Amino acid sequence: MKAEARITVNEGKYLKLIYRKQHEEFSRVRTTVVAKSVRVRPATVTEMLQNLAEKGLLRYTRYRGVRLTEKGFAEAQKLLRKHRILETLFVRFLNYDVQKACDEASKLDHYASEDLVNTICRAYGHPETCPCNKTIFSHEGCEEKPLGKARWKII
Amino acid sequence: MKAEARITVNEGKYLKLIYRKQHEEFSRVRTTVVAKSVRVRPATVTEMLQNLAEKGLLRYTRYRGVRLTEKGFAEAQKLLRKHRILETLFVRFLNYDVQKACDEASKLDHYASEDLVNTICRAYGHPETCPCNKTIFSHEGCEEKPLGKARWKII
DNA sequence: AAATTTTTTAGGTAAGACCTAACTTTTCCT
DNA sequence: AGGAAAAGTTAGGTCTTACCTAAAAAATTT
Repeated sequence: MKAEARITVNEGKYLKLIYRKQHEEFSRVRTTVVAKSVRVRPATVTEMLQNLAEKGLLRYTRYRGVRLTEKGFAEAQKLLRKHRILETLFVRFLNYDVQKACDEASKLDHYASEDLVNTICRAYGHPETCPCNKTIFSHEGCEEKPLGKARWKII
Repeated sequence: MKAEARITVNEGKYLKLIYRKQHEEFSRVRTTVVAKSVRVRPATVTEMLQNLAEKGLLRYTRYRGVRLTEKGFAEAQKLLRKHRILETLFVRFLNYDVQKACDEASKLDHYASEDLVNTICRAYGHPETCPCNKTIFSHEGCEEKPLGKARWKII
């Protein structure tokens, strides 16, 4: 468990995937399946799982599977929250369709600051689900607070 | 000149910097100055300039300086356009102050698709300058087109 | 023209993401 | 149960990006 250190985009990609599979689809996270979905060889997935384990983001038992730790769970939720709030923005503000919104959000979520995401979240009154109906986790420090003027203004 | 190939975030950072210095501040692009502003050793800057030259984004004469090619010029404008439109969104929609908007835009501009940026551009009626008054270059394919419903709706 | 400053070259390092081939476990069938 | 097939892992690479230091070479200053 290599202590803190920032998470890379790629690590984030795996965390989101694992979270969805495990906590939203209640299915087992299989190396081969992940490999297919990330378009990478199984060996690469194994490597990444070990790496995530070293960083304390999940527990990994070889041949048996994987389970997010508190920290990994939190990190995944943080990312998915960003992702889903961005989706919300793109659909509501720009009229993007769900698929496009999701694609775009995938490109940006990792890089968007929490502050940005929280501000958007507030602007939309703390939505509970994203445009595709997945839940948007709530987050401390994202309540109250003044809103952007856009709220009262016809753009 | 190594043909196409995608530009990395970092390459983009240099292009934006060079563009601003050369075409907006009309000052010479000096290795040492760039090094300071990017917080890197001069040798690293030289290396990057050579690299950008190989990719055909600028012409580089050692000890003498650098000049963007058509391609590099276009690339820089593309990025700055993204940057400035994102700033516009953050200031107008979220009420961000200019500095914060700029910081956030810096993190995202490289990753935002042109489509996204154009859609935002349209939503704000093709603004000509960003919140800090720098010009937002216009872009083919970013005119007309239907707008997001946000335009007619009080959010 | 010397001294100083700036820039470049040469020769590294390190992290991230990948891969193939061979090996080990687990799972599935008969 | 027991062996074949499938799934997962290890070992030992490669490649790209982005850095760095020290020494050498040009350009500037004085």
